[in-house]
Amino acid sequence: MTTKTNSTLTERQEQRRRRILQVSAHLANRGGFEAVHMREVAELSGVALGTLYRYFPSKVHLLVAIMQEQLQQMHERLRRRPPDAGDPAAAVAETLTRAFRGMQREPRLAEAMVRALTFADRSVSAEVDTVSRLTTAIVLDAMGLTGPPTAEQLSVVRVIEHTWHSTLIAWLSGRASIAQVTVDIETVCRLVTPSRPNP
Amino acid sequence: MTTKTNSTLTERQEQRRRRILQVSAHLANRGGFEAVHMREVAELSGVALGTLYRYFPSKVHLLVAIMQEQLQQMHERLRRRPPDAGDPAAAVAETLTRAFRGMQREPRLAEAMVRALTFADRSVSAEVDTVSRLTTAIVLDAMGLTGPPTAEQLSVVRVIEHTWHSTLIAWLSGRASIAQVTVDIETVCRLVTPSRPNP
DNA sequence: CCCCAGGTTGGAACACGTTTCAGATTCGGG
DNA sequence: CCCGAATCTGAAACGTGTTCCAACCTGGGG
Repeated sequence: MTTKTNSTLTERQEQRRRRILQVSAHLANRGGFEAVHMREVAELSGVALGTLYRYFPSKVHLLVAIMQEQLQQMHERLRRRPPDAGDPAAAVAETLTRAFRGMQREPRLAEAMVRALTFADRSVSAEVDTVSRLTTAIVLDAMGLTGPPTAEQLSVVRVIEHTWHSTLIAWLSGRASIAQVTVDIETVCRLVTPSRPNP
Repeated sequence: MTTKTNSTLTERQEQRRRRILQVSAHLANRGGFEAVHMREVAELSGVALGTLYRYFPSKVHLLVAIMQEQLQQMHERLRRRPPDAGDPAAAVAETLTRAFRGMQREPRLAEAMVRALTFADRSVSAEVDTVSRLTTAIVLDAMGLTGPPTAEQLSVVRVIEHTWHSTLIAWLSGRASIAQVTVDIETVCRLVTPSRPNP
């Protein structure tokens, strides 16, 4: 046996994958999480249902993969044009606020991705972890760290991420206003300023 | 017609409701969110499926109602025996850590409730709001506020709540350790200490 | 050129949340 | 005790995510 069980996808496979993601994002964009029907995704992607499930073992996997893509694009965008704020806290806040504005443009897509992310169970933990690492990288970038982050800083970033996801959920399900989201982001970002009075 | 369309439940109805919640909590406790099957809940509660849906319009409603109950109990418990920490931040942290220990005792039930809470869509927003208010009340209590909270304080409490839910999700789906959860709770609780150096 | 391992297809089937409905039961006022 | 309205029951049926499978296709090794 030669390299047949290769993790590299053939050209057609790569195209299939891309088409699936594209179609799914389109459906998510109109109608959100519940409007993404696996049968419809398969059909519009020109792929059998079984094949769809071979590429993405569940609807949640699929939507998390979309979020992964979006985050990668955003990461690049931010690298190209980083926030210009002065202190790290403001920079992180501006980064997240910018991301939030992006979501306001496509709220249903955002809802689909975030719902999938927080609804994901153990079987998706690897993919969710990837998303988490990407988000962490973005925030750390915004903080303009020099050298590896401390444990304290990692915890702070995690807290920021938690707040980010959860406040988005509240906003997307109509329980929080845009203003509230913005304020909460700024509030939590204050944590990055290491101004704790050590008694 | 006299007051028949009354929001007061009759005795039997109250019992039914209680029975349903009890059975659901039991099922959630073994197996978590996905192990709560509406048909089984109905059967074990001695109630027709249609009736179950009259009491709780969806599985998410049902599980959120359970969380509501648990929070009420916890609130009373905390009133009876408040945390003894010195400063507000430590008190909030201890309160949440105590709640976390409770969840470690019944992780699957916790998973069911928290998953339902974060997966809830607009149709459950009223109930989720109630849960949110309860949580807010608990945290504000722990802070030992004198007088009504400021907008700033409310935002802080919201951020704490966000972190609380989201870190729980991460723990329950195996992506965060107990230590991480604890550290993150303490980190976010530091926000309640208004020690920001105003430059 | 042939062959085979693995991928793809079409479609049926299953699981579970949710809806629906006609008939039986319960409730509270008269 | 009787009545009408609301509620409950039992069961079927629907929608959608997920699984399964037999037949077909593809791509690379011999």
